Amino acid sequence: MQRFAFQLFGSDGSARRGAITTPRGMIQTPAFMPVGTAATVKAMMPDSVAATGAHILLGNTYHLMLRPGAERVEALGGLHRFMNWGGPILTDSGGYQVMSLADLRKLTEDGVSFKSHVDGSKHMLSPESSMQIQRQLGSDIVMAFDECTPFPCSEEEAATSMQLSMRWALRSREAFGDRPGYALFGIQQGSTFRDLRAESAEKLREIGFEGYAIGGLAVGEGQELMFDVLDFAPEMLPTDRPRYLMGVGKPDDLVGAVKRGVDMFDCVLPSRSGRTGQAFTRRGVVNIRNARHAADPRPLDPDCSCPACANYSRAYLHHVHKAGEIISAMLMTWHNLHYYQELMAGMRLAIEQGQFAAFEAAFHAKRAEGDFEPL
RNA sequence: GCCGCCUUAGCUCAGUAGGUUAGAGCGCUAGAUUGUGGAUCUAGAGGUCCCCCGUUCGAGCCGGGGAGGCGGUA
Repeated sequence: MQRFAFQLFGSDGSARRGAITTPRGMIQTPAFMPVGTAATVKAMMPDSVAATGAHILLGNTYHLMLRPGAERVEALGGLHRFMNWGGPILTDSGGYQVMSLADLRKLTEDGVSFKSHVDGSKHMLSPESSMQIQRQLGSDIVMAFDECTPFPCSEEEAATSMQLSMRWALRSREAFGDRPGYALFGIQQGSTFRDLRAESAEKLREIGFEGYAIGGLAVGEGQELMFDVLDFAPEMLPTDRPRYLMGVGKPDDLVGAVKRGVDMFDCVLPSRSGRTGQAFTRRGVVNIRNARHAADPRPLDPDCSCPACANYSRAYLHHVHKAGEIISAMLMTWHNLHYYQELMAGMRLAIEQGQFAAFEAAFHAKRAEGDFEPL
């Protein structure tokens, strides 16, 4: 069986070009993972997601354990077969969603008990149960169970939270065991504090993981502070393992984070924003619901080859969004995911060619032009 | 013809014994959204309170007349 492996092809400054090998396929890095929370990338067929250039999806432990249940997914052949996605899948551990979505949380050393946001039923997540659920789902890349430290918080609170996550990381490693072909990623915490990030990284390295995530960012601190942390956090993690910045981000976040040595990302923004009318383009954000697009025959992004840009006017996209038509979510999501994947492909090529600085300059220059003037 | 009810924001409607600057929901115009609730949140624009006359210090509210709508009835 093909083992899980990470190969680094080269670098340009701190930016890295590599590939992750899994039994279900390769993931070229830097990579963006579309989010498929409930066993679907909302508004997209799996073939369409693949057509945008995605190599891997993110699935979600919290949502799938509540509905339809990990046992059912397992009984139906695992998450890949269940949702008809043959490529690799990374699953979140559920820790983040428990804090952001569930009711009546109670956090103890053992784990987190909570009530489902779906039906109010009581549940428990611990490092051990999260590992079991992710195994039942059939996840290729399993995330350690952690607590995403809120922002802002004091250094004392950040330390306490980080140290709990590190104890949970060890328990996650022990519960996961050794599963050839599958990977377990540890998650660095420590908020914005350099010494805590270093302590967290050291503990994760002692435990040993197939990959390392940077957690607890993009939680309200702002891009400037996030970049400040990324100036030191990634290099604390092993060079020969993939580095995954969780939950990030906007296009300029991705460029700045790749520049600072991050290899993997996931974010709900391209898909969620697509459903709510916000498009990411080379010229910046376009809100298709704005009245200025109502009669505009031009494409969303003239430099984009996705179905929305190739076949439809802004006026049509505006109309179907305002009318609440399903095709609005389909086209806008497709465009956003396509743009994100082209952005990643562009960064990969730029790193290969040693041209990342030029790529970054061109990226910002195009955005500075701004969107078209209204007709 | 007669009787009753109704007329307040683009729409559907509240409205205090007559008392600063007349409200809501939806819609509209914008903004937010970062390990996803097709969710949610924030802000803004928008009114000849059907018209005229009167009573009153003061009328969306009370009185008279008129216009329009809905229902009943001969």
